[in-house]
Amino acid sequence: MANSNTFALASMTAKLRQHSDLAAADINALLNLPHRLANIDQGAYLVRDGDKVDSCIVLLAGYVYRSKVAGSGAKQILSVHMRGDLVDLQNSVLGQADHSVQALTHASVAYIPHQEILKVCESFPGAARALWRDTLVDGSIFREWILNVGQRSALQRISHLICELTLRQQAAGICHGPAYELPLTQQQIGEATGLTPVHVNRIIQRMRADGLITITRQSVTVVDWHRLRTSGDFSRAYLHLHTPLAA
Amino acid sequence: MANSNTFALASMTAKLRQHSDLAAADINALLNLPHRLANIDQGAYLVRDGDKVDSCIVLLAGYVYRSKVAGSGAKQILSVHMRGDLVDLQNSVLGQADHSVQALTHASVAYIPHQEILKVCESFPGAARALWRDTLVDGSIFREWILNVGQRSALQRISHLICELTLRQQAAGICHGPAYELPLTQQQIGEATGLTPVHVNRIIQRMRADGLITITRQSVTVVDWHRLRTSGDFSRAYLHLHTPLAA
DNA sequence: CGTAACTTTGATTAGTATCAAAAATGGTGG
DNA sequence: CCACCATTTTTGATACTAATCAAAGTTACG
Repeated sequence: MANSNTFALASMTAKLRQHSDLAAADINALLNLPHRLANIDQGAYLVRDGDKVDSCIVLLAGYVYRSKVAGSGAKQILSVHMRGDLVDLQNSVLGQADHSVQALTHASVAYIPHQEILKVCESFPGAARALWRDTLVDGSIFREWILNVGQRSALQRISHLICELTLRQQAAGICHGPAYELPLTQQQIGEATGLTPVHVNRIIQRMRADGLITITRQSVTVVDWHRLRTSGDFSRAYLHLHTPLAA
Repeated sequence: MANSNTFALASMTAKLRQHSDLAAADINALLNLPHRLANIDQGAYLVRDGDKVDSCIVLLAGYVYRSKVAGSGAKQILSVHMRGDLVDLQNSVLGQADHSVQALTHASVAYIPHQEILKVCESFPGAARALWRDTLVDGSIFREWILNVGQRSALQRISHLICELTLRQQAAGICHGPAYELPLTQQQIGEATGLTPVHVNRIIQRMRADGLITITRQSVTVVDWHRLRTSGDFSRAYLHLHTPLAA
């Protein structure tokens, strides 16, 4: 549990600063949170639904996703996470996981004991506030996803998903241009949008033909951001980003 | 902003104790939060998507719901709230509302300034922890709703919604038996589950015929809880209730 | 180079939406 | 108390989106 690297958590503080103002002391306290580093294989579970959890996960590299499984066996992806994201405050504070966390790619993470986070929160209200805001933004994204799967057409759902991921990658400084790594299979895009993989495939072909995006197993290029945004009924307010971006 | 009634917020602390342990001092601090009481007409907006918000709402009587509207005009209900619920920590902490809050029935609410909540959180870590847990449980319910609209059939979605509301009403002590007030039109049930009102009507008729529930404009009776639970693929873990209940 | 995973295509079906209108319900004013 | 109006529920007919089933290509990887 030694702090092998003081800067390991830098991407987390950068992320928090997307939506919260942090004083130097707050940042320092967060950067010095004790943590344990780990490498995770692609596809491996970091948390399983129902697990007792007492530490939360900061994603340092790679991609992970959260999901729940219905009684029928159908899997629903709830969120996709990238470098800097605090993935599991929920499960760790509530003690019992109500969903699973799984590695989308090979990933590198830091485990921070829940107790240590509470300690920092008591001494650094600014940090506490930022963490709270982070969970609230998380909630805002969930609400938008309910709207997405509940009310939008297949084309809108997929476009919306890609818009969100594009913007979040840009805000996280992972990419700047219109092309970026997106390691989602069409099956997984379907699990995130409530569609079957066959149907996702057909919609994606239409999106390519319409000149909205180019997409492969590993990456996306947004060909026409403005039309993609329209096609996905996308509006960035729900991401609560301070950062002014192209969109 | 005087404390006209020290016990106005009692239903809120009762709700928090469903999922968090609170010391007497914490409870006291929460009960004494300054607030302003108001009566809200049925259908009126308490918050509109995009509003600047600086106080949060505690629901003292009646029902309210949160919703978002897609570009097409389709409305998605995100959650339904009952007596004791802290409805709007999200919007007030983030400052800008990312969804609307609307009265389902005539309702009575208390507005608590966000600043006052932060003050209590600084002095009473137990209270802070309970409020944080409350927003986390809120998030857990959103995740379940994503699964519900994303992966379940129409029958499962409606059954699941009714199971959730039944259990939450029982936990809040609003009802004890299988019958309770449920002031949702079929239109609104559709907006909560991502279905059209016509289809909701047909499914509800099937549910009645199958002996799962009886339901009118104003109330529901759960005729066969066990089969309703099965039919809705319902499992209560995501509500994170301490209270042991019939279910 | 062989194999598993993923994408693509085709044919068919199922579930839900849409459109339209009739019945029932509930509240309101005369 | 009744007639009227708006809202909600119910019914019917039809269209369409997306699911399902099956299999052939394609890609990536050991």
